[in-house]
Amino acid sequence: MSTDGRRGSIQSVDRAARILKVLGSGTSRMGVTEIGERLGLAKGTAYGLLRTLESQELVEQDADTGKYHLGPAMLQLGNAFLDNHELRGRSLLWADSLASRVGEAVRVGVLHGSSVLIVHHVFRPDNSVQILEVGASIPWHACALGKAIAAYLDPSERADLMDVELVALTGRTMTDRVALTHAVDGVAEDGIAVEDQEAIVGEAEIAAAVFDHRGHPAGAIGVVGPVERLIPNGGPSPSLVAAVRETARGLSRDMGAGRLAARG
Amino acid sequence: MSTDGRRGSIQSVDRAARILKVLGSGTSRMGVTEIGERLGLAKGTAYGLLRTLESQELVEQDADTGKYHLGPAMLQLGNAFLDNHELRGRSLLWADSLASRVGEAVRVGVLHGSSVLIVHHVFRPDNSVQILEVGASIPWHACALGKAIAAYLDPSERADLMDVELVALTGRTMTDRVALTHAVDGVAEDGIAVEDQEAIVGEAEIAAAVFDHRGHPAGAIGVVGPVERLIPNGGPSPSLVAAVRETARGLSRDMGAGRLAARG
DNA sequence: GAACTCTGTTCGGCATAGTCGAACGCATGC
DNA sequence: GCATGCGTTCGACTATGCCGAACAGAGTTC
Repeated sequence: MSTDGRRGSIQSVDRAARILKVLGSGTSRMGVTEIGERLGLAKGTAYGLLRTLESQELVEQDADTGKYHLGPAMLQLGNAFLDNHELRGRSLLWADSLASRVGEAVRVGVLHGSSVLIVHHVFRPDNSVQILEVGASIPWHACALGKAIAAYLDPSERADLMDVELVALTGRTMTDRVALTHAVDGVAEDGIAVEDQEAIVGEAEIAAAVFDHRGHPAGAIGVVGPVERLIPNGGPSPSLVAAVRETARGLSRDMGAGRLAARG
Repeated sequence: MSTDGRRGSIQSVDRAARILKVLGSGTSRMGVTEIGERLGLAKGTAYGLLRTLESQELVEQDADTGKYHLGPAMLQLGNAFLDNHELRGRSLLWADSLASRVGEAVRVGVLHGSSVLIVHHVFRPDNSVQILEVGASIPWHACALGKAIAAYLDPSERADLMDVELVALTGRTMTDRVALTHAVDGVAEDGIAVEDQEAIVGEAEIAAAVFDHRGHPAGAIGVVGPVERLIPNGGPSPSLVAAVRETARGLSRDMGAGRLAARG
């Protein structure tokens, strides 16, 4: 047996999943040969896997070029994930009311690998054009949602997060592990995470963790918008902080969290 | 080899894909036993497949109940599908301009199985609350998008569509195969499909097919909104019809379609 | 236009990798 | 405290999926 995958994983299924992820990461379509090479598979093997995925419409083949890309069933399943997602479902009303209370966009995210996956997004309540971010991934260290979640993880899980490469998205992204650890520790103290132009220049975020009934962080909810409104005088706007904190607390209660949640 | 799946399909991968779809279709989470029964698998087999999918975060297991549901990687892949989707990418600008021209919501969809999968959705340009429909599936016979696409399919593909059970979503849904065939034939003549409260009471849709560079229907684009505005006097509003027709034509040209597209 | 080099695809033989079914530990409910 | 359901583990058998080499095209290049 080869060394990849975890103990007891079914080889062919594991490989099929890897193919899907490779097809999802690469921005354009890929051929059998390229996929095989990238995963260390014989061409014939990769072909068989692709054919199977294609018959399920998880993957589609370009009629002319013969190259492959993700299929429509993938979108349907992604949508089904959202429909069944407990945090998302419970956050719909809370996010709406937070957005209209503060007049800014609201995002809800969960940890996925070393990134935060946006599972809900409410537009800023004005008429500006905004792009929907549901489904997008943001490196955990470059957003307030990520730091809010990281602050309440088990030490081992947190160590895993610290081990990843801390890519810089802007000049202000925190790439120093010591400084980042300090920042996360600070979040654990007052329950609020702040991000100041660490992902996009000119944009800031204020977020707080949401807990499930076991007291574990199920995700986070936060407000995003222009720095000058979120962090007016060098520090986060107190009214926004209060609104985010109250919303996160209410949402946690909805999720079944007791009063044990580690923040005041 | 067992009888399920297509010739040459890899058994375990095929079964894994089926598990994902079962988890996606059922509204709530499911256990190993239930999944095994529904697919005719031994419990141990289903368990192995689930463990593998879990290690890839395609499925998640509830910490307390032990039941399974779709995982976050699914959402990420669904989003990746959208990013790579040619029709969606090219339709973004066209859909925006159509929406602001007619003042109604716009949808873009592709055929997936016997349903239309919404790949893009522009809200009606007013301040009302609207839910995003990207990722949703609508039975092809109950929406204008579906009829628009069906009109230009190969006879065999169209026959497949006609073979499915024509479920009634409202009292006006077309469930009679003869009438539906007539309606689709009519679409092929003037290039415009109309749906009048066949999916949701009070809502109507006007749509036209979009063609790729081979002249095949790649999908459809259409306007949705209240019947009284879309179909004011028993027939579809001429100005809306013109706007939809022009948009679909322009979008088809973007996709590389020649002037051969079968409609005037 | 022929040789060359890429594709994606097919095929058969070998042994590995996956399936099955029975048994386990643990809840929950009578 | 028995009974029944769950998710999980394990080992044996053999069906199953893997590999590598050969195939058929489409573009290139000289």
